[in-house]
Amino acid sequence: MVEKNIRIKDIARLAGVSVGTVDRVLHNRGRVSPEALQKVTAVMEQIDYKPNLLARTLGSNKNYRIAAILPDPNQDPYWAQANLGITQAQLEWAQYGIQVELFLFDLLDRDSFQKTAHRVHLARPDGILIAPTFYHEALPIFELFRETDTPFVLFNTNIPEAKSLSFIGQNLHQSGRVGAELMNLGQHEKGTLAVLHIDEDIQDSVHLLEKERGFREYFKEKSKVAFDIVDFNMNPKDPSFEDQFKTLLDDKSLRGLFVSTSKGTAVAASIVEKYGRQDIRLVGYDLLEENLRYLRAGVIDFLINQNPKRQASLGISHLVNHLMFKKGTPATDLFPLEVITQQNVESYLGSGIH
Amino acid sequence: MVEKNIRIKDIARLAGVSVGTVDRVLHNRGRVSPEALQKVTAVMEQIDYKPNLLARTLGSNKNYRIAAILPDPNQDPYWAQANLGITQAQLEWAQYGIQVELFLFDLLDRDSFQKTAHRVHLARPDGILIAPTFYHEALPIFELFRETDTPFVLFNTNIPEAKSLSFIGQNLHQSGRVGAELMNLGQHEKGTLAVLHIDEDIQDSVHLLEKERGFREYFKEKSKVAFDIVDFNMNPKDPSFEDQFKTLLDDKSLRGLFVSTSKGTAVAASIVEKYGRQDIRLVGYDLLEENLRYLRAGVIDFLINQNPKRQASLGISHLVNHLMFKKGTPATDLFPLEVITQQNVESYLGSGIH
DNA sequence: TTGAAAGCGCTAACAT
DNA sequence: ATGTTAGCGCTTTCAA
Repeated sequence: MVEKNIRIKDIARLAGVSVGTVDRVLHNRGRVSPEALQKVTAVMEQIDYKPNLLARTLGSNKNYRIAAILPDPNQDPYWAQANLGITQAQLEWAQYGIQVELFLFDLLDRDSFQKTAHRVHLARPDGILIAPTFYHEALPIFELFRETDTPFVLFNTNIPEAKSLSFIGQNLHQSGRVGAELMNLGQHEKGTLAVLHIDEDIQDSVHLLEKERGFREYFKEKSKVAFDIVDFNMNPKDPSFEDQFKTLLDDKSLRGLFVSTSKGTAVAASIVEKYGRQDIRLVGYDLLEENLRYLRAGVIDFLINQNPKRQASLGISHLVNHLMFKKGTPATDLFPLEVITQQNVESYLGSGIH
Repeated sequence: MVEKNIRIKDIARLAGVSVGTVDRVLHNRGRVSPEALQKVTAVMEQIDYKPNLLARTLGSNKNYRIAAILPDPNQDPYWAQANLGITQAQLEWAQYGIQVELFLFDLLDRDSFQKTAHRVHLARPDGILIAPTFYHEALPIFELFRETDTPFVLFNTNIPEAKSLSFIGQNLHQSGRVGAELMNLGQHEKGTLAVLHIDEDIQDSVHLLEKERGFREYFKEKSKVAFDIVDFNMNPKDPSFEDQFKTLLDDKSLRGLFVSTSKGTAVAASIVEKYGRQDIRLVGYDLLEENLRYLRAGVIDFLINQNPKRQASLGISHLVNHLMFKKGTPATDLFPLEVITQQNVESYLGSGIH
């Protein structure tokens, strides 16, 4: 009736060898004769052995150190959320002997990124979670990690050439398309749509452009109304920033704003509110405290949730699965492009995943 | 540096008693002298003991049987998805000695619900996951479960009086509000909106009415355009069903349809397509195969995802946490009200959670 | 009422 | 190359 799970001991008995030998075969640790190997594999093919991961973890009794490399949470609420995910993972795994160490770099300083990564390399962790926001600086870093055979997981920004253990994040091109769809919905008068990249350092932001491409592609393909799509790179620290923005808002044909960054979304909302242009549609990113306020007030119409917190905590989980449970992890874990509105936002905040 | 986790053995040493005694205190199994109790609790207050759940589970070496009660998956694709969640949970937990048994009842037959629940009661499982779709019949069943002290978890339909271990599902009233919001978005001409309850047995569907209430409430509060909101209970098996529907679609002032069930969404979409009224907005429920086709084709505009699969698998997880890991579970686990569109649907399907 | 000890399934060190 | 064995932290039985 209740078929007991097969244990290593059972395999050993069936194959006529000892548990030690079975274990060596299972993890190909070598030092096993061809005959023994053959006998064990023969048995393994017959039965469906599923190791008890609890016992495996308990038995191996190892401690792992995982390094998490990300921008300073104090510089940006987006990264503050990612940091929360790390903290959560820290707590979750601490009791199983997993130690998560945080390595922060300056969001605006590529040099600091490099230095931090080097520090991590010297610390020789067993696994690495990294947000590789600087493309060019990241490539040689990956080389370094590979030299020491340290598994690393990318999150937030994908760099396929990295050959990382896995990537966790979203499809940015599609994200732009979702933004466009939300922008387009129910628009019936032609006019201007603006894509705003509001960031203090736009230089290397290929990922923002990826969103813009998706956004434009959607309108090329789908929209029945002829929109004029313009884009701006804006630096909120720039003294002329608000004037620039005001000029944009003065255009009576302006129908909507698509802001590609989470922090930028709040900035844009504040100005839109200030100049009373709440009739235009505002689509932006992420459940930052400030964004929530504007969403509830009706200034922001839609937020696309990138879920940095879950990205980070799942990144750690993937590393744990790999290191501790010796479980396979998916090469890419693409998160759903969650659409947040005034009416469903509370259900997201309350759902515990966030 | 790396502070080791505190173990029972450590507590025992600090309190000057044996591990057996500590264990008895921890799980108040009794048979411990006031002095011993006092010594142990004193230590416990000083330190932050977090039991190693892996070891706990491995050590206790128990097998648990969990019964899952839900409507026959063959009758409705929605329940087929819930069933997938059960299957997934079965596989996930099998290796840890958790056995999940399926008990199906006829979706349209309250008697069958009762009989099935009684069978479960006689089988004396260690835990129960149940979709209590029939309110009145469910109440005495809960009484039965409570008699044998069997923990049970509700999913899909909430019955607060049940005093269940927990409920997993969505806030239906808010779900209706989300539906209304999506319906309202960008509508600029006044007209008629129809709420459709398409079901073979509407009698007991308080939960559908809850959605309708939310829907109406939203429009009362928010909408600037004056809409006429009408509602219909329709049975697709009824010979006059299509005619009724056609009459509805012939109304040129019809602006949108809000369908409260997942299966009904596909039915409605097929008729809307057939009579070429794709200009009206269609908001429905769930990522059923058929619904996906209509969403991709642009007939359905929005789907609200109830995620039956994850509801079911999480329900099992909660029971496992309770029985095996002795972990607390949240009294209610309200899922986010996910908004699915043509542009983000693939990201949901690919994300592995679904 | 208490403590000692065996055992859960697996790992890894240690003889052989 | 192979088998034996002592743990991992916790539960649970059993003798005292």
